[in-house]
Amino acid sequence: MSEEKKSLNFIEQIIEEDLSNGMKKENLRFRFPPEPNGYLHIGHTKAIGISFGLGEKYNAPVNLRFDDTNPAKEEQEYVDAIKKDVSWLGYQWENECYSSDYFQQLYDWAVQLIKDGKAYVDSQTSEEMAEQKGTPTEPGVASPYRDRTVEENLELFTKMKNGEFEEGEHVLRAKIDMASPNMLLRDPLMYRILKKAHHRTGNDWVIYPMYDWTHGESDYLEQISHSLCSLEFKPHRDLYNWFRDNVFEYSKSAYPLMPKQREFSRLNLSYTIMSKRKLLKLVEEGVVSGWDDPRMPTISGLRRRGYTPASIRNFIETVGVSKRENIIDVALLEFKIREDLNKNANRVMAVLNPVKLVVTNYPEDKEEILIAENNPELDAGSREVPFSRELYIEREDFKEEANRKYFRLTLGKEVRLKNAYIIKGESCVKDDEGNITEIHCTYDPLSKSGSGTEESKRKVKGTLHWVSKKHAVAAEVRVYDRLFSDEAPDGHKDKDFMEFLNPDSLKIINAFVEPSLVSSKIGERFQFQRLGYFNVDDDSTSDKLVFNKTVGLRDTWAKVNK
RNA sequence: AAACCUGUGAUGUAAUGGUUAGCAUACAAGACUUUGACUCUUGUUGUAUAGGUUCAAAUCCUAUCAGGUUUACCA
Repeated sequence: MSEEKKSLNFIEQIIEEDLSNGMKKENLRFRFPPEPNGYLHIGHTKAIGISFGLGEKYNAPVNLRFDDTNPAKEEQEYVDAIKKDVSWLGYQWENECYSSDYFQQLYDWAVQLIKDGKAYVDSQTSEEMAEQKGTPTEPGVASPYRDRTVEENLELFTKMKNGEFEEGEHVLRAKIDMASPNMLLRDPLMYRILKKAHHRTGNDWVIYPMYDWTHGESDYLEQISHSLCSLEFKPHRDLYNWFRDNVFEYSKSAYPLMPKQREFSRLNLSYTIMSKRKLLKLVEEGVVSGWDDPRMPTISGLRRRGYTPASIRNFIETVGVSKRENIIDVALLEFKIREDLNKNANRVMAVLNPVKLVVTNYPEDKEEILIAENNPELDAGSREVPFSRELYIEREDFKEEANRKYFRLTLGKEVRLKNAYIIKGESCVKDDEGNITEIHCTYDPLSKSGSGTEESKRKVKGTLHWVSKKHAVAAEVRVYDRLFSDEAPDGHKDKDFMEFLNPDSLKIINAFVEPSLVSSKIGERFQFQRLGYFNVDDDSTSDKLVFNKTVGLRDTWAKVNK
């Protein structure tokens, strides 16, 4: 075994350092903490890949924790979808946790903080508090309620909990430092009153803990060793530590380990958006058919589009982890799915833009069964494909005449029909408007694929895919293009991302596919030879096949042609 | 403006003071080909800038410049 020294990313380096400084390997524990307020997208797979990847690397447990502290936005539907997506990616969590499971413990600790003079009830409006907050360059000023007595605070907080106040009347604040250069330390809110039913705790609570108070303490309760999140939480780290250090004093015997937060840069993908709020807008305004629309950058959208878990995981691994802002080219994602499908998808023939081809010297009634290899990359066997006198080929594969660069069918030139015969263009039939309605050709009976004859070994420059007209199966093919025409749709200050929507992001095509596909099942993936990779959509039925175009093949001819 | 973070080809990432700055994608040329795919070969562009420390700097120091984050009863 070549012990190639694998370079570590900065998070792995931190862990290695902690380990060499005495942290026990069995104390390593990670978590992925989504808020159930939307569907997971490709950006989340980075966070998932980092924490679950570390779990796999160090054989450490990883919790799936739902950060459900805002009942106004969260729903069970999202919890279910998130679980499905993480599982689909192939990760297994140790425990399914909910921040809401810790509401009582959080409350008890908050009471202790009040008793220690480290938290107080503020009774101002949010506007008043915002005014007192100061700015990055000027310190804030203390709330008039900052020095309430412990007894008063305790009484007020209890009443808040008991529902004796309305939303907005009071909040609980941590008493830290109104002059801190870190705005988050200027007496941050710990609790607010929210009279909304929670998807798990129902109406048990009318006060809900804020993110900063909840998140770190949830990490602490679960004894997470490394709490990994994206860069925008960097300023929260001081607060994370403040809460953690205080609570640790109350509970160190029960919970002896202190987690630490570290931050990495989030993933951005060109030609798409990653904000849950904006994705929700696309769904709500009907721009897409739902969270799982194949054009969406959601995991469910990619799944429906035909992406494999392996391709997404490879993508994340290749992207790496760092602390700098980045925009990753979608071409890399597309490369990863092609790489996977090239190896694993069976090849079939389908014609998306059909024109009739008549083999004039082929007997009218004759039908032949030809053998086609399923996947040259794999030992995947072969299948039978019917051939007859009348076929469909792609309209783009014929020109009456063309230059030497054009390898396809022209009048007087030979090409091979994949898995079948070599044919020669003879003539074509046009309608009144000059559109080609039928192409006539002749075939060389001795040139049959795999027959071993001299004629069959003849080199011809072009090979076309085709389907037999009589045996062809009609199918709907949904061809997708990028949802946005701009590389960074939400990166413009003066323009809304909706302005960059690509009007041609979905084309519905009535195509003909080879008969072997009638038995294909939802989710199955194929390479339509010379076209791209396609999968069977959820909408597909035995009466009406529906395919999604996952991604096209690399097409150097299209580039030359431009 | 303040504090904090970040600057390596077109994109992403590696090199942890010690070879001609590596890998992947992208792009280009060629070979192969019953997929203009795949595969293979070759090539293209890079350490933000200016100083300094050192025998030696992408790496350490200083300044400058550029970008990002923070001023929610969201997470």
